[in-house]
Amino acid sequence: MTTDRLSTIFAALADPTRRAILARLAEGDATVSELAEPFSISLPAISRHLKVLENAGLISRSRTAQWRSSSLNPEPLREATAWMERYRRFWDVNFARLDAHLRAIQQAQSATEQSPEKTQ
Amino acid sequence: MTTDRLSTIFAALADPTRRAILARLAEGDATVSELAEPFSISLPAISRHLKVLENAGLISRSRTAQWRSSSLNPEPLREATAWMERYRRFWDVNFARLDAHLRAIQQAQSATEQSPEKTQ
DNA sequence: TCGTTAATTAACCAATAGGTTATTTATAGC
DNA sequence: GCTATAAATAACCTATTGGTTAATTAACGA
Repeated sequence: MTTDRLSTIFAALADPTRRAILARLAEGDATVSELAEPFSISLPAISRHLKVLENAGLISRSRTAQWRSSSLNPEPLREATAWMERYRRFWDVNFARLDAHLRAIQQAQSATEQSPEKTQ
Repeated sequence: MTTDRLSTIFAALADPTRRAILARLAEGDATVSELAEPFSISLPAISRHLKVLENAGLISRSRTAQWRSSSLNPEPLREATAWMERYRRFWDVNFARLDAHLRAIQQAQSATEQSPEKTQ
């Protein structure tokens, strides 16, 4: 896997166990054992899943006594969503209609102005 | 990688080359060579990236003569976005406000009705 | 300080991913 | 039928992933 941020985020999401962990954390912080409880895999495996999520910025962790608490960090999800939004016009009818409207406006502008902004 | 659909989609998106290919296809269909042009990797490598995208349902392909044309298939992106939407309230202030409002309404309902629907 | 609990790290393994070059398949054009 | 072009497949290599068990670290509690 390459090292760019978005790839790291999507890769972290590409595992059902990790998505389940995020779903659990959406209901509140939890310790490693609490997070491991629903799964039939070993604790070290969970520990590494958490490291992947932390590495992607999707969770942050704190320690109190011998417990490590994880909490959800939504920022990367916002980023990933932002990337996908660029494609919304392809599936969202309402967005497509708005998009067509905006395009029409922009085209009307390019007829009168020079070098319109390039959108990425 | 596990075989579930969402994991396959996210895994397909977890590569910058494949995301660039999708971005290119958003501007219109293209052949394999056309898609390969901006990259410094071999054609077989591109061919396999396309197979990953096709397998995730993100593109569909057709053949005319010796050319294989790929076209963007937005449905999986809609699915992935739908999954992320569940977390929108964690980063989107406006959504959080709406969410709080809906919760308040639902709570008011549960006070008068029996066994309210469980939302997932 | 000793035993218990929580979690991580180490060492290992099999499967997958992502790249390469060489070869094969399919079609077009003459 | 031969040659050129487009693309896929085969065979191979290395690094990464996701799992395991065993060992280590850290903190508590009596």
